[in-house]
Amino acid sequence: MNSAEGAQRRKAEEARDRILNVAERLFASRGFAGVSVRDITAEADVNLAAVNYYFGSKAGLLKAVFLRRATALNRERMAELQAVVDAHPSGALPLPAVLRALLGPPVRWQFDPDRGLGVFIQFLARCQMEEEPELRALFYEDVEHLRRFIPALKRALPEMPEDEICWGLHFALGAMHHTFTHLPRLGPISQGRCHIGNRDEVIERMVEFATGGFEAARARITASAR
Amino acid sequence: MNSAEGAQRRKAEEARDRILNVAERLFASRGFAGVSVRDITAEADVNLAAVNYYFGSKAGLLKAVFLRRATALNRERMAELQAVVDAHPSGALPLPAVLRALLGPPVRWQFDPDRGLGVFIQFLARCQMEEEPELRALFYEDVEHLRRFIPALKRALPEMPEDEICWGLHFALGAMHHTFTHLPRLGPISQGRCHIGNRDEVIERMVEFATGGFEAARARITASAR
DNA sequence: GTCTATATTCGGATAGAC
DNA sequence: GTCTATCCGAATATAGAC
Repeated sequence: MNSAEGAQRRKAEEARDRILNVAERLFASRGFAGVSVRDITAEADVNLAAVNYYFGSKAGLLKAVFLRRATALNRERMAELQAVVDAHPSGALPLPAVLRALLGPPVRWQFDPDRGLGVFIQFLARCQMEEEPELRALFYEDVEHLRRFIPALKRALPEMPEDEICWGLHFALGAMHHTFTHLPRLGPISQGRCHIGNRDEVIERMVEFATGGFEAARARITASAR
Repeated sequence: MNSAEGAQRRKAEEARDRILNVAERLFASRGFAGVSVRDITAEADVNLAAVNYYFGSKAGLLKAVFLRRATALNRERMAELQAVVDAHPSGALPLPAVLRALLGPPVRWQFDPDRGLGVFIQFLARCQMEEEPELRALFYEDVEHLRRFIPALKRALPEMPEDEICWGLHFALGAMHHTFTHLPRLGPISQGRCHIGNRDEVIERMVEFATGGFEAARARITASAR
């Protein structure tokens, strides 16, 4: 490769990445149908034809945006979860630690100022609602990695049957997703009293809320078993 | 009014309502941008021009769908909340009862088989994300009625500062909205173990989870104040 | 690889007949 | 009130020059 080719490739990669970044942000805030290829190419400062050149189609671009981040997020969650398991080779797992492995990575991404991960969770939350079959399949594969939290939650809450655990998992993810997709609403509701300034504080709030929710269900179950 | 006019008016009202019902359902599942006026008129079995005739524009139709239900839902929540307040004229309010007033009506609507209210909460959750200013204003007014829950929650949790209460309110609404917008995901995650068959059971699950979340925050606060 | 120009479809809205 | 026909802009996608 000579230096001209190198420069060309670097430029191409930059253009491709610019498209991905802009698309991620616009899809996150307006949804797939609410964004046109023209919106994306205009903001990314590339030619209209570039999206089709690099990604084949608008749907192809959406897939690329998803795939670029999904693996890394899942890996981060799994690594945290594994660390919790390793630290407690036997006996019960501490519930907050398990929930921190579930909720921590998305929140940290949301607040990441450097790596440009800040909108991916919003992107995810919006695109998981898309109903086009091809996209559904993509997002449903992603559900599999969430299922790996179930055994861990069972070890944290031995008394709880699996369906109860799944409900709690569902509610916890809901609180998290809602927080990011409806961030603008938090201001008016609290009239400016709630600030999402501190990353770790938000994580701890969510973990605390979800832990409390699980514990309430556990209390009911152990009480009725008595 | 003669009988011919009466028949005509009935027919017109039926057509108008058919449009509202179909639009509510389609907007709920695909979002505003994901549905065309043509989709709606085709499914409602009315002419393409009918939407503009009755509602002026596509955005006007969205507003109409929203306004048709919003007042009634807010009234239901407020009536339940007032009943809790009336039952406890002084002293602390029971937290689960307050949360039931917040979460119960939407869930009951979601499960309503008769009045056709079943998709409005999904519609709400999706449309609250729309960013067109005109629509934002509409949905933001709706936030005001949520703020009326804050004094009640303060009476249920006297130790908690208002920002903590707002976070909890936010998380609780998130768990509820997520449950309805992502219902199809609950199946795969739980591999069929979670059923949303029973209305009151779902309400109690949500109330329990949210109560636990608030109580966890309360416990932290009273502990640190000690 | 990049761009212009364009094919083609689809979208919202409306005019005007009935 | 209802319907047909149509306008016009916007959308995705592609062909072909450079």
